Amino acid sequence: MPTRLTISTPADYILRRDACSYGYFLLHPNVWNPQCQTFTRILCLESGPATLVISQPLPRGRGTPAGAPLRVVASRVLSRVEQHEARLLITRMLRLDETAEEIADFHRVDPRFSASGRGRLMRSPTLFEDVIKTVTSCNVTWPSTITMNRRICEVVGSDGAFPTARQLARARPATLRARCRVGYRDARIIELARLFASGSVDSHWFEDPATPDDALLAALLDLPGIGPYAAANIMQLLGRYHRLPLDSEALRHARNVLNYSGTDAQVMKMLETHYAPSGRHAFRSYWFELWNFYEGLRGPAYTWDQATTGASFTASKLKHE
DNA sequence: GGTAGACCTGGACGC
DNA sequence: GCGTCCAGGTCTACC
Repeated sequence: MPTRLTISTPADYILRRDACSYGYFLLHPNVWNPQCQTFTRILCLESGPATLVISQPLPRGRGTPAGAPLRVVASRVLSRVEQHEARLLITRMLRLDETAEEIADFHRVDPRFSASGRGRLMRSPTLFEDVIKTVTSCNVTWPSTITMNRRICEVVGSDGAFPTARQLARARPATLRARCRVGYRDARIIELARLFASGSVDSHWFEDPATPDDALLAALLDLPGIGPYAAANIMQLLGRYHRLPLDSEALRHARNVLNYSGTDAQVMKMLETHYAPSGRHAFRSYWFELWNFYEGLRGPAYTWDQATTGASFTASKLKHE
């Protein structure tokens, strides 16, 4: 009998809204099923990979699932240790550790999102996966990021899971380049994996809220393949939302939606000024403004089909929509 | 400190 | 079907 788990959520938590809140929900090995409203994810646990299907059944007599517990059905029996592992990984991935009060604080700063309740951003079960996903999203169009992550899971991971740092550290650059289509990122990805696998990168230090922002930023910029944009993006994935990862998509948003004009440097300064009132929530304000734009074009993210709608976010298309 | 060019892939486009 | 151009962030060399 496969293991079933129940995981409690913050009082405002809605799976379909809060899981489908950041582009990584469309990247392998994450699978959102718009028909069933379930989130499927293969996790590497103590004795091997297991597929977990996560849902949030609507409680009897209630019109909203907000705060209802998550139901998790595993593809096999999980040991006690594995159940604990799965809970920790799911909690990180779905940001169940962010309280309703923290989200309410964001809404006080930026009331535009209080009606929708937006505030949480989905991320990966581990910092390592977040870092690799960020590297595969740099200097490349979104469909290529999708391809890289799918192939990394298929070629290097066990049974389609995202590879562990140890697995990726053992991969050959030529394999990553030829079979995973990561291009020149091959050596950087393997070097990152080696740093995580050897313990040179201490995930606990990066995840620790007590670690100063400046030290965190400097440490991220020291990593191979991590520049200013990637470092700022990883910081928001670590829950530090005051810094904006400004890329070409941010510039497109500024020019097309906010009607800003000027050089790239000028427009970036205008964006910083625009979101400055949100202070430590600046990234949330930026991101959900952008996400609203996407949902205005494609409908609610929880209705997106991964292979079609989810792959349609290219700059050239968005520019003309 | 600022800037130019290389890095690699995939899609768009013209022929 | 083929060749060319372009988008995308990081890194290095150079001024």
